[in-house]
Amino acid sequence: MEKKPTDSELEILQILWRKGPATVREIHEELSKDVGYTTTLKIMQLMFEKGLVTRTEEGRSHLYTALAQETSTQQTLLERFIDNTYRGSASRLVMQALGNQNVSREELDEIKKLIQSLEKL
Amino acid sequence: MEKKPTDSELEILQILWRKGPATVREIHEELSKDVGYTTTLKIMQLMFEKGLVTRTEEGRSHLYTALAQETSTQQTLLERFIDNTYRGSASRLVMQALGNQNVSREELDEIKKLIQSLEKL
DNA sequence: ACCTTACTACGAAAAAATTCGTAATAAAGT
DNA sequence: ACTTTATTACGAATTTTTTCGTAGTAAGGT
Repeated sequence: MEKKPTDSELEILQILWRKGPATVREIHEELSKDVGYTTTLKIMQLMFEKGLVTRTEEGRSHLYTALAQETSTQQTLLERFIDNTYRGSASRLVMQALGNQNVSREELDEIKKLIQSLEKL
Repeated sequence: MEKKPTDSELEILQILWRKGPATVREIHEELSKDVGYTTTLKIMQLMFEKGLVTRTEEGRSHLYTALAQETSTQQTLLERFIDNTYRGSASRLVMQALGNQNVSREELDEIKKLIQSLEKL
């Protein structure tokens, strides 16, 4: 796996995953952070150099597209997070996530179904 | 909540949580990382200044104890991680964790029980 | 044609995190 | 008593990440 995206890079990837290809301006406006435009630009340029995104010329500006795929990026970060924070125990993570975060009844049902299908293996 | 521990700090906290109070030397040997002793020392000194750990004199050396508690630290990091990586959706995190990580049958049962108790609320 | 605006590129400063060398010191070994 | 060893403290170098200022340029408005 490529290098882990930094926190700022991840914020930008999130937006690209949600909205699809976007310009620096669009990303910048979407970011809640209070930083200058050129900061966002710079980070996206670095992401391009690292291969996290591609870009195409679109008039005078660039249209950026995520290359890092959402699911596989999440997967990588998740493994790392479980190791770093839960000493490698996925079930402890799950228990804590279910216990303390907001998970709707529908989502709980979905999770139950997943568990049942896993138990059939 | 206090400031998020860095990755290196978290590695050290993990060891303190697992083993209880320990000296710099013990922590250093436990770390898989290949860094000099004074690096570990320095990070632990900074953790002391930040209030992540306390320490008592123990002969010529110091015995360090985690102040940041495991569960609440995990909780804070978890919230952040769900926001950063799963756009705030705990259930997507849980689904992915169950699908791809190793979770034993017993753990799955435990999780099922937790879900049932949550659904009773 | 001229002015304003919106963009990129680039370099460099600032901030945060990690790394390690050196010095001082106290304990332990001989 | 002397030497080796293990420790802390401290400062500084290095690396990584984030920040932004400035300059150049092309498009659009007037």
